[in-house]
Amino acid sequence: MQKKIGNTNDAEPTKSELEILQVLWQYGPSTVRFVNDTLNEQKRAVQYTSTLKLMQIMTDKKMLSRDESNMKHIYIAAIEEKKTKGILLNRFVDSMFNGSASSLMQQLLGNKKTSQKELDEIKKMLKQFDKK
Amino acid sequence: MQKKIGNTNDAEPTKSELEILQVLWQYGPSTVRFVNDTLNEQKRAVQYTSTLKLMQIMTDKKMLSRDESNMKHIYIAAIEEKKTKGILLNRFVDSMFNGSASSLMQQLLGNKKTSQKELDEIKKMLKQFDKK
DNA sequence: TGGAAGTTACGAAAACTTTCCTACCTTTGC
DNA sequence: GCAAAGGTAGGAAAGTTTTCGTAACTTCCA
Repeated sequence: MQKKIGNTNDAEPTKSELEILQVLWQYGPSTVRFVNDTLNEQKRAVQYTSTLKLMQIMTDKKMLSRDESNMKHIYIAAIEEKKTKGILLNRFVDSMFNGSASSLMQQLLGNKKTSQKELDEIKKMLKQFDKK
Repeated sequence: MQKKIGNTNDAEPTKSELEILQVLWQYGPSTVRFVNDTLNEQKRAVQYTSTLKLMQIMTDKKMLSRDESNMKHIYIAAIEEKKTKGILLNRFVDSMFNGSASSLMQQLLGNKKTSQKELDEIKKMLKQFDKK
C-alpha cells in the first residue's frame, strides 16, 4: 500500500474515522467533546483522548479541518458526505458483488431486514428517477 | 472489541479474507495453489505462503474447513455466501446509511457508475419481486 | 489565588491484519 | 537414489488502526 502524504485526499476513512465523520456530517462543525459524547451515546464507550487523537490524525490527513481560534477547537468535515459515501459504496459493490449494483439489490431484496416500507420507498424513487 | 474464541462464527471477514472467500465461493473447493494463482491473476501480487497462512488462520476461525486426507489440502468455504454477504451488507447499510436501504439506493442512483443497463435490471427485479 | 475541571499535544502501547522467512516433509522425474 | 519442485507449519516481522497515559496549558469560580 502506498503511504499517503499529508495533503492527498483519497477519501478512504477507516471504520472509526467514518463514525466521526458521520457525527460531523449529521450535526455540523463540532468540538471533540461533542463528538465524543455522541459516539458514547450512539455507538460505544470510547475515551475522550482517543477521539481527540483520531480527530487530530484525520486533520493531518485533511479529512477534517479545524478552527483553532478558540481553545475549544471546532472541527469540520473536510470531505463531502455524498462523494465519500459514493466512493465507499463503489468500493463495496466492487469487492462484494463484482461491481454489479443489481446483485446488491437482489441481496437487499432477499433480506428479511429490508421492510416493505423501504421497498415501497425504493420503487417510488425508481419511478421518479425514470421520468427524468 | 471482544476476542473471538476459536469456534465462534460471527462472519466478519477482513478485506483479504473476503478475497479468498470470493474465490472459494466462485470456484468451489480449491487448493491454496489455485486460490493464490487466482488472486494473483484477478487481484494483486501476493506470495504463496501469505495466502497459505491466511487460509490457515481462516480455518482456525472456522471460516474455512479443509480436507487434509491428501498432501494438497483442499479448502472449502465454511460460511455461506448469501448469509455472509447479507450480514456484511446490513452492517454496511447500518454504518453508512443509518440502516436505510432506500438511502443506499438513492446514492446508487445518483452514481455515475451505475449504468442504464443495471438500472433496467433493477427495475425488472423489483417488478418480479412485487408479483410475489 | 489557587485548585478543580476541561482542553490540546504527543508518544507509546496495544490490537489487529498482512506478509514473509525458514524449516521440514512429500512427490516427481531423471 | 537423489535432486528439484512443490507442499505444510509456525514464528516473527511489518504495517495499520485504535487506545490510552501523561504533561502542560487555560478557564472557571469559590
